[in-house]
Amino acid sequence: MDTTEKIAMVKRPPTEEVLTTADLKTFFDEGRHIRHYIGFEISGLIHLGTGLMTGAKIADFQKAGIDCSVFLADWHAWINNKFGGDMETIQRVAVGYFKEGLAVSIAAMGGDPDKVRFVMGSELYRDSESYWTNVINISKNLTLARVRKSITIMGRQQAEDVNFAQLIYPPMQVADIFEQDLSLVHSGMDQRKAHVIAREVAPKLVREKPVAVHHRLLLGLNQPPVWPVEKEKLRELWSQMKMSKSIPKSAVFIHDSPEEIHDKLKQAFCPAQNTDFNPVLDWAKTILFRDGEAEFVVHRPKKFGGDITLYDYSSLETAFAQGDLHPLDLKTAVAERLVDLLAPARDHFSKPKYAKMLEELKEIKVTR
RNA sequence: CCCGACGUGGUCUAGUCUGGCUAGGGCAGUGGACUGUAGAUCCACGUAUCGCCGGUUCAAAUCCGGCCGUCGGGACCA
Repeated sequence: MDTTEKIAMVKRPPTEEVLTTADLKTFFDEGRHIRHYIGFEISGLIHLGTGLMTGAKIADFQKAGIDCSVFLADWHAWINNKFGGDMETIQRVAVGYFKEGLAVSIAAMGGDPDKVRFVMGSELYRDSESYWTNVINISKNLTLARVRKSITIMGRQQAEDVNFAQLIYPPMQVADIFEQDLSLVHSGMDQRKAHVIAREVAPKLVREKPVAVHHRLLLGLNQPPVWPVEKEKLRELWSQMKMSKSIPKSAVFIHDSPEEIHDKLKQAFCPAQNTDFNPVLDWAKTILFRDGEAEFVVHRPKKFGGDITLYDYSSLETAFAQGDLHPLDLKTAVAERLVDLLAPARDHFSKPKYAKMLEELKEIKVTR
């Protein structure tokens, strides 16, 4: 695979942006060993936005010869009060449910989880003086205002009251990157503030800027809080429109049963003929038509036109916009495809050992 | 440490001064009706140790005392 093809692989949907393509090209041209990471707070159930979007990109990165890793951010989860701020629970879930869930998600999207390094935050920090030196050096190059603005990476509103530990979180996230000598940092668009800080601060600490790749966020299935969506305020609104595990009906989880998947999609917000911010259409585009093309079969009763098959996203969108495809038929078809796609995750978590992990997790009180 | 404001269902909040019907409302949520989906609309419904402890009283969210917490201000600054 040549540089052009590798870059195309990195940029393949659902990638939303690469900071910057020029830097990435340099890495490939120099034939460098590229160390990647994507980090997660350990919290509740893994939904499609976490599992499938991550899996899709890791699969692509591996094809481009990139060395991938998943960072299990136990300290960050602790700071951000996940699982009631109970570190023991966080760490148990991290090496249990969370690691399993991500591995099976990566596999479901065509990646090889056995070649992904899983790194625990606490292991990285243990006995590492350089880590905390990095935290301080990074902090010395940030203002309080800048850190406060970046607080949205924790899923917190900027105005929301935060405790002092939470202000240490963003510099730590940047230090995670430096400590592991990463050259390609990856996340959803919601984490871009941290990566932009990493890129800005890196030269000041005489380090190379890491390339940042951000994939798009999946819409939640619920109606956006502001409808119709004001496009001028899109940046701020995204955090309220994205899939959220704390709004159960906005999300499908990787191990949901076929019945749950169908039920959640049936209840999804899906205004007829409307193609903007329509979550069902968004999921079809982002998950099922990744490259714009797929074989998408819509089963429907004869009185509504009978079965049809669509082969690219634009014709799907056109059919929906013109009212040739009813929302309910679209929902059912998307649900059917998701049921198939998630089969490996569902099967994995039906095995007694992993089913138990999932059950235990559901019983633990999840705090936001 | 001192002064002040505040602490009511998931959330925002009315009620506290002038104690007293089943603590009211908005939003969110749930169920139903209507649409071949959802939403919108209409109908119905649930949920509160009124921050904690004690006191006064026939009766306390309401009055009194103490404590805890949040926010703001002040003091301390050899």
